[in-house]
Amino acid sequence: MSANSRLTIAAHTLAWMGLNESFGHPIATSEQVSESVNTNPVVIRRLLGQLREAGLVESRRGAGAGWSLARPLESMTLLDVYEAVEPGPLFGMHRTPPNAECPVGFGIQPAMQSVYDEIEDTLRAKLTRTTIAQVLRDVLATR
Amino acid sequence: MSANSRLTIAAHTLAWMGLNESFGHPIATSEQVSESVNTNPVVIRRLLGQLREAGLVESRRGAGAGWSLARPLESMTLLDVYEAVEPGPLFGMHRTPPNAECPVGFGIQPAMQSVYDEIEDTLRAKLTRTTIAQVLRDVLATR
DNA sequence: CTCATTGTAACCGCTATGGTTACATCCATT
DNA sequence: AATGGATGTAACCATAGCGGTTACAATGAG
Repeated sequence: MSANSRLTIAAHTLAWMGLNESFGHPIATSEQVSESVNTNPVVIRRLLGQLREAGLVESRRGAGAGWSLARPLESMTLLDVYEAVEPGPLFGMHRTPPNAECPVGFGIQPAMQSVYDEIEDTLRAKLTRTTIAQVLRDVLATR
Repeated sequence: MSANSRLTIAAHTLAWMGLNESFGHPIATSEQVSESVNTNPVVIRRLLGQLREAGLVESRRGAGAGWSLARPLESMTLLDVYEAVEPGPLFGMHRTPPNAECPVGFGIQPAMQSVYDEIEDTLRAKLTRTTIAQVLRDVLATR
């Protein structure tokens, strides 16, 4: 499917910010996060920008500024993060419309769409049940 | 996520073959299927090749030859098709390993993996519940 | 022998992804 | 007012996946 890593990196970032905050540091820089994620700061800033649009984090410019959580991690579900960073559907339809003269070509898209809709609904239900706070607890329990 | 259309096209192909079979034509050519799907025959052959590896269809070469269903559509679930054409996972991990010196970097992958595993399990459960026979019935009911 | 068909390699254009550089903009501090 | 650390964003790159296309060898029925 050519899966991307954005949900993983976003969860990593938010969990890191939560832990950092619990240490008394409510402000994080993209540089700091990028060191934990092991990537380029610009990648983190792009991603944090999407999270900001979704209202999950806030940012301030200038010296000593950076990023902070907009609400408690207990209230942030993986669905919130997923919707912030993954706009598209899970399964694609035909690139070019199928042959509508053929009964199968005519009816296949609505038939498959209803299957896909149901699957995405259950995916969302699953994602709703895990908060970033829970992810952070699982992360810290790994050691 | 950059979703592909393979599950859709494979379901379309199998449903078409089932309908064709019910008309007394157990053999389909990639050319015929490609006309309903509205694509190139080679695309269909590549896909049918994967379905053959999964034991869902059979093929014969030569003049007048082609592809046939290996078992009844009632016994073919969307999970069978999904596994035949979609090898990879739904969500990706970090491209390069995160910083294991950081508690979050150290624990994030197992934590996320268990979430992803659970999601894929429910996806599979959903896909198991729909057969291609049911898809074909839905398709024909659209008209 | 002929010819329809599979099987497969090779290549193309398009898009997504993530990494990188560069630089304008902002703003706290001095 | 100047400095410097940080965001915000554009631009470019390499890589990979996807689906379309051409080409052609291999097969096997008639």
